Amino acid sequence: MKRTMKKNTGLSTLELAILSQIYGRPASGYEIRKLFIETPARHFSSSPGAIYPALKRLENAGLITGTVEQSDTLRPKKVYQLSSDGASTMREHVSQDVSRADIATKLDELILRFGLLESLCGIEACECFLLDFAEKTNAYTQELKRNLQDHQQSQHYATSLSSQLAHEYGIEVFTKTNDWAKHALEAVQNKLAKSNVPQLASAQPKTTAHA
Amino acid sequence: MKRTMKKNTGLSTLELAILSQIYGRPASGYEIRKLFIETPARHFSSSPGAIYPALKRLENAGLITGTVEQSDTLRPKKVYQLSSDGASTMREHVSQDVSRADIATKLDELILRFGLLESLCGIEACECFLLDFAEKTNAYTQELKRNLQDHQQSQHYATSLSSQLAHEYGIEVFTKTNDWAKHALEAVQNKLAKSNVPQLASAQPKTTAHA
DNA sequence: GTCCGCATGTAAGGCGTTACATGATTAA
DNA sequence: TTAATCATGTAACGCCTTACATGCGGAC
Repeated sequence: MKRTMKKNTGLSTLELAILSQIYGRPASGYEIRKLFIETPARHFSSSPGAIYPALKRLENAGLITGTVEQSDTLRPKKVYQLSSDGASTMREHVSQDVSRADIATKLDELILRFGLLESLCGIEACECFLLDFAEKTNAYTQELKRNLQDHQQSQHYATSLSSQLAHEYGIEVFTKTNDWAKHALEAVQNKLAKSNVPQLASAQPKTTAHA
Repeated sequence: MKRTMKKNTGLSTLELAILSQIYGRPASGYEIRKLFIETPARHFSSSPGAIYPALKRLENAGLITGTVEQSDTLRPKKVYQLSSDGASTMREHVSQDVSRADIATKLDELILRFGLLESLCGIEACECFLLDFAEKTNAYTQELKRNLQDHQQSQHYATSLSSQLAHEYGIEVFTKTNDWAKHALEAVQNKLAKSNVPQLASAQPKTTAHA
């Protein structure tokens, strides 16, 4: 009760990223930094001033546990791994609803969440996520298109070519995102179908089922 | 010399966004907020705790000037417009080189910059930007693809479908970004070509020029 | 023996977030 | 007259940024 005073599941993007790196593969702060420098995860901050405090916060919150390795040698390193508490907090965080606000401003984080969803919550959760995600990205894309048209019509002075192209870029990315979601949904449903009817392949015709 | 101690052209993303809204269209803090709530610029923070301090910083730095309107009435509002200093700072900021780091982590800001480039620096600057941008997005896309392959091969334990799809998403977005850049480059070069040979169409053969 | 990579941190400062505060005007 | 909108702010806090600090181990 003295400190922390955590909100709901308030994980910062960096904290989520750290947890996702640690998930299944314990690592030290330094190793995480390297991942955030050398891999596509470079998207996140690799500065020690961000990572070490974040690790400490996560440890204080009980989401990860650090164990010192090679404490006998002169170069010890602290390896962190996810606690069971951490895993369930992640599950909670990752399976939040897809909000319109997140679509508009935190697409990256949503994708990061989706990447973890299967291992944390199972493939069914992925289907739910994608159904929701596809619907909302589509709606947002339409909104952007409408907006562009309105903008062009109402504008008395001509918009520059470059600003128009920039605007189009936004629409194209969301369109692409929606395409991806539909494709991903197919892939997920495929996998679901296979795992649901594995051995009963030709034995149990569906039409007769329980009618 | 007393305060500010500005760095090079250190404009935060929010500050750039504010300047770009004010550019050519003076506005009050409240109006800017509305734009950041209701238009695609919602991407940026609309909280008064972010915008009003940012406006103050920009005014202190001399990049914008605020004039109080309707000071006689009981509901005055302070309308800001770009100063000439502000315009040249923006020009500087917007025409920075496209760095690999920005490609990887600040795509949005690069696109925002591009949107302003033509009105601030002319269409030639847009061509330079896009040449650079297309090359670097292409290189980065290749890097991501290689990375995905390495990842898949080295992985002894199977990656989940969802994490694989998430990874693919990243690649697809960058591929799309690169496509957009190529298309935008064409559009820009088209416009350049047209503006370079307008009236001298068949009249002035270039070969004879000043030799 | 010097430089680079490993490994972990701290300190100051900046900026955005959330939440609160204030008061006028207009529409119900 | 109550609520919503206009309009501008402040305060506390959190987290990231930049920069600095420290010290071991291996390679050349």
